Amino acid sequence: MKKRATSLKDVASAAGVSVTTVSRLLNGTIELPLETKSRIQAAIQELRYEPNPHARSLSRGRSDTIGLVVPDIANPFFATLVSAVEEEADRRGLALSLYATLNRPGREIAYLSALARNHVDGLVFVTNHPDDGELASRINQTGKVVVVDEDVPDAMVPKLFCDNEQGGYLAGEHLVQNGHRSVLYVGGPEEMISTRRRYSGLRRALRDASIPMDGLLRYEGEYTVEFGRNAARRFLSEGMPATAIFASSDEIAIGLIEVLREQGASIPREVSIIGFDDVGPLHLFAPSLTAIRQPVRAIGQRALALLVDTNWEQPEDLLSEELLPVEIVARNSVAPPSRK
Amino acid sequence: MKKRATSLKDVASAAGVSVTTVSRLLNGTIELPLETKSRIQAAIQELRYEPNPHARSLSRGRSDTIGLVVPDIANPFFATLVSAVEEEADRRGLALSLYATLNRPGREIAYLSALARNHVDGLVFVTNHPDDGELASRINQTGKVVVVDEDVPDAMVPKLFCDNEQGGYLAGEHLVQNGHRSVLYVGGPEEMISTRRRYSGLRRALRDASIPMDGLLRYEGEYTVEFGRNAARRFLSEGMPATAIFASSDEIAIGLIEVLREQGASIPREVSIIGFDDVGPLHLFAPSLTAIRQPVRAIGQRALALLVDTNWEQPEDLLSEELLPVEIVARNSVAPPSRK
DNA sequence: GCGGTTTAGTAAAGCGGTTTACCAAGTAGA
DNA sequence: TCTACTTGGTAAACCGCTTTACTAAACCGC
Repeated sequence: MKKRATSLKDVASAAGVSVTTVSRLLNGTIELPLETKSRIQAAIQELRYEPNPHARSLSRGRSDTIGLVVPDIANPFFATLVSAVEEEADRRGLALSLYATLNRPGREIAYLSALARNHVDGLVFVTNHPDDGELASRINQTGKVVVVDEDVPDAMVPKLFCDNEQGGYLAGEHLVQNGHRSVLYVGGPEEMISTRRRYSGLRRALRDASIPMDGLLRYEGEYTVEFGRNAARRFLSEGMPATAIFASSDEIAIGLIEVLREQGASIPREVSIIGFDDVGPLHLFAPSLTAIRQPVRAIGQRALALLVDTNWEQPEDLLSEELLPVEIVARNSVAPPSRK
Repeated sequence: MKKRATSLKDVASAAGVSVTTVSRLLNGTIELPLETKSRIQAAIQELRYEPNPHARSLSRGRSDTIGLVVPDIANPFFATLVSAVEEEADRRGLALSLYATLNRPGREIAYLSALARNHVDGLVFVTNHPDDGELASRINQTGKVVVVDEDVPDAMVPKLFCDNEQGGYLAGEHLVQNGHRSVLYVGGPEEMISTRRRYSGLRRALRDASIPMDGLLRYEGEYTVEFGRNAARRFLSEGMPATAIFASSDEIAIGLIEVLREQGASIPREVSIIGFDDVGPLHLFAPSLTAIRQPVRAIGQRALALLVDTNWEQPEDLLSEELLPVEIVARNSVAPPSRK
């Protein structure tokens, strides 16, 4: 007794015209006399007709849906990014399919092959771990993909990042201006371009200030709260070998602060901290957290624009790499060092 | 020169069998001799065949995709919810389509009509504003929908909330135990069931402690940071008429704290604060924020289970309302009042 | 060596749209 | 009045897959 949804055919016969006519009216590819038109519209109303999107997609060969692959939606950075992409997609009349990879590497590839060629018209791809080349090759086979936030080397598609190097530089500069001459960089996996560039920006700032390179330390790990905690423990157990820490993500900063506070290390008196990303209520932290701010919403918006506006036939368009500017938001977690 | 994706037909002719055979092999509805089977599989490999999901959905009448409608993904509470739903969906082999309504009421209805009957197999629906009845009636027409987190009155579908009343009670109890006898409730829109229940839980706690009801104040507004700020300004301009504030969401609490700090009102010395939701790094706030914790991930998981496991033919199953337990996370934003 | 069953498939009808090609009737111009 | 064009449509193929109904051939027991 389950009623099938009403189809074009039902509408057509109710209005006494052919399905072609209804379809074309709906798609605006025909002009009809008012009388016919309103008869059809009445039938649509009456039957509560809604077109079947699958039939439509099949027929047209596109779905007006784009896919978004992110590591983890619960992470505020990605959440904001998702939100921006969704908003922009909606503005352009596109739907959004969401996929979280949750650090299970196989899933990224599964999404690419299962989806990209058919299901969605394009893919915004955000990864957060190193690629052995497999991902890149899949992306290259797949077609309309833009790589965002973190690089997939060798993927020959448009790429969009924030200016990581500049972010590192701004952080370094700010620390130098506050009189720091020894800083610890706590970053993500070395293979990741984001962490490399942030580090190298930081290094450039220190070098510009003629600070000897042995004043620059580095812990390498993951972009997680947990790694931040571990880094803090290591930092403490090594006797606080720097007066400032540049954390390569808010998550890392949060982990650091947690443990540092817990262990009674005072921020910023004993150690200054700068975070990276600046999403979430960092301004309410104790102390409020100075951070490099990524233009997250702009990234999301631009990612969608790239996907839609890129000319995918034009090989040189596919090699673009765009950097969006970052800024520093100075709060109270950085102060001049009180110890050497 | 654009190559069409390879279809079943291509595979079939490459393997020298009919499309039926390939289709049935893929769906496991046929047993084939090893020789034929591997011939087909070789062809699939060779041609990099990927089934077209739209054709499949059209043909089968379902899409193995569920829809999730939330007000705003950038909000950490919803972000976490989305994440939990996505994870559970994936576990069950379902894809997820995401829709953010961004407080534009028409969009909710658009999603319902455009999607629910066809595009997705079911909908997890989260609203955050009052309904004039339209939404409810649409939901009732639509079919497989579960309403989560905030009620849509008159919608006759399974519903899933956290135990808001109990949350209010726990907050009240905690404040009473700390010696407060005047508390301000800052909540969302009065029409929303969540805010009403939280308030009524709070009132019950005060009544249980024999506190006169004129010790209970209430500001009513929205679940936003901005409303939190306004509430704080009003609270200050009214001369801090309570020794504790129960904020009905983290967002509201954040707005409150921002302004209170800015204006030099010390928390918790001059005024204690309790939040609601407890997502995000509230433990790093100054002071760390005491809050009622919603089991957000459990809600997301359970929502999907409800959607999938409900027997939609069984009218009484559709009227279920399930409450998930909340807990209080005591931190440092509540202290005994220092003034009357 | 004949009926019955199993094996190994196939043809064709959908699913619900879009789109191409075409056509009949009316109308305007020459 | 004849031709040509516009108006107002329609029939049918097609998108790629699933599924139902069916069959040809091999096997099997007697």
